[in-house]
Amino acid sequence: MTDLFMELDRSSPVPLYFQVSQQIEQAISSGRLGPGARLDNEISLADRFGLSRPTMRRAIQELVDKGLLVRKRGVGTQVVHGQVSRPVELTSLYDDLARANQAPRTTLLVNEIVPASEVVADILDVPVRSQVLRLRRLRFANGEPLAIMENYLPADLSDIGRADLEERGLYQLMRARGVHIRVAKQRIGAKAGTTEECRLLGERRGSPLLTMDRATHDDRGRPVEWGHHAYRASQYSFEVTLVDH
Amino acid sequence: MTDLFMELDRSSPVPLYFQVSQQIEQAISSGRLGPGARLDNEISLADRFGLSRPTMRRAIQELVDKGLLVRKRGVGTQVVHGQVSRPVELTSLYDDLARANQAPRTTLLVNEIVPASEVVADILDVPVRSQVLRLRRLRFANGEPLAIMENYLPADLSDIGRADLEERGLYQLMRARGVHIRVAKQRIGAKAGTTEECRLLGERRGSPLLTMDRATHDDRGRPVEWGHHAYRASQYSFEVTLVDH
DNA sequence: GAGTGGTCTAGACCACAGT
DNA sequence: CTGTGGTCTAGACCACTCG
Repeated sequence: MTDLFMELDRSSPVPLYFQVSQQIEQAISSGRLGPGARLDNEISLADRFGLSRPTMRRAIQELVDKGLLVRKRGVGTQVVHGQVSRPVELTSLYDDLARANQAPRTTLLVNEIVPASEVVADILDVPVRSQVLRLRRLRFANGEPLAIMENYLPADLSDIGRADLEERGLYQLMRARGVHIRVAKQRIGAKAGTTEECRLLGERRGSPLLTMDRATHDDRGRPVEWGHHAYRASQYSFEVTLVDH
Repeated sequence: MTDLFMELDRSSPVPLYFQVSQQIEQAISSGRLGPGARLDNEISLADRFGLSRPTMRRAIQELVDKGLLVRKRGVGTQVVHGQVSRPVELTSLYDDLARANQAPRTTLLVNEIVPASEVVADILDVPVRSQVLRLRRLRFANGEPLAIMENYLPADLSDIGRADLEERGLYQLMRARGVHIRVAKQRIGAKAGTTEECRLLGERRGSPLLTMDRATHDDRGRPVEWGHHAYRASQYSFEVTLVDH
């Protein structure tokens, strides 16, 4: 363990534990802390950063939850072997693509107010047959079709239907309307594409599609979106990191 | 908020924060705390349980990470709307099926020591062409074929090949050999099944399969398993809950 | 026995939401 | 303004691993 610590900015609004975890993460991805490398114990690390032990612990725990570090009582904290994997976060497909310079583009197929079916009403926690916004979009990346996305939103967010849905992601537009997205529950599966789906996606009839059903909730626990997405299996997959606590 | 608290067992080895989080989770799944219900603030909850605030916070945080609760500064803690979803944990398919009384059964297709290919050697962090254990199994649930599972294990775990792989899950056998599984990095996708895969799974040729590639690490950060699984899309899907921190 | 992480306490100050 | 969660401190004791 050489000095992997820079100064902390105690006047910054960024929490100290986050500043520390970012510095350690940087040390890992840059190779200064290679696979299997052992970190010093919490006490001495806390001393070196000038922090209390709980704060140092939280910084380390952030990286354990990300799957970058592994800890064992009586042994210590080590960097996990294997390639660094991209973090799994609550981001939108649009933002992911934009960040990866994949030139996302969207075609709006359907944009209408419909009465809620029983299924949609149940998930969005609104009365059956009350009005909800239905969207159906075709998402491109690098000019190639990537996914068909069907979404339902409660009535008070239906003005999103008048926004520039072809130029921005759904999450981004919701955030701009003061919706603070907190929890997304997803079910990932697969199916054979229908004739229409495959036509839209430029796949052969019956090609396998990766599907994702998602219910999204805001910081009040209120359902704010339900979606059914179908991705070209040849172009897309999901990454998930699981940690045993 | 009525009294949803029972006594805590301070002599138990079960951590207090876990006892509390389980009681709250029970109150939610039983309906005593319905969707949208507000919890008392941390201080009074801590008082009622006779705990310090950090311990109470940790109990609540457990459920926030599970997607059951939602918190907002200046507002409070509320139960998320929507149906209670099964927790996503680092468990094996075999254990999941057994717990759901799905009568898991396994047929061993391949059980051999092979030289590691470059890909396998890289993931398992062993020399290329060194010996690794290769397994290929067909997993049934309720008598129906469910998944084809191909796995590679480093040489020092190759005695698992002599274990009762048809009667127990791989994770269970690894644990029995003192392997403490900690981190699993998965990539979930879809593909059309090959002729052989579909034959084994009892699907029509070219049926869509849900695929999962997984690298597993133990509590020292060492790679202990790499697997490529293919599930019948008509029978299986993954659940994932994402939380914005 | 020495060293590690896991748990827990009793305070403190702050940022933000809603009135 | 009041109430909430978010952060941070400086200790303490325990359980576990390993030599």
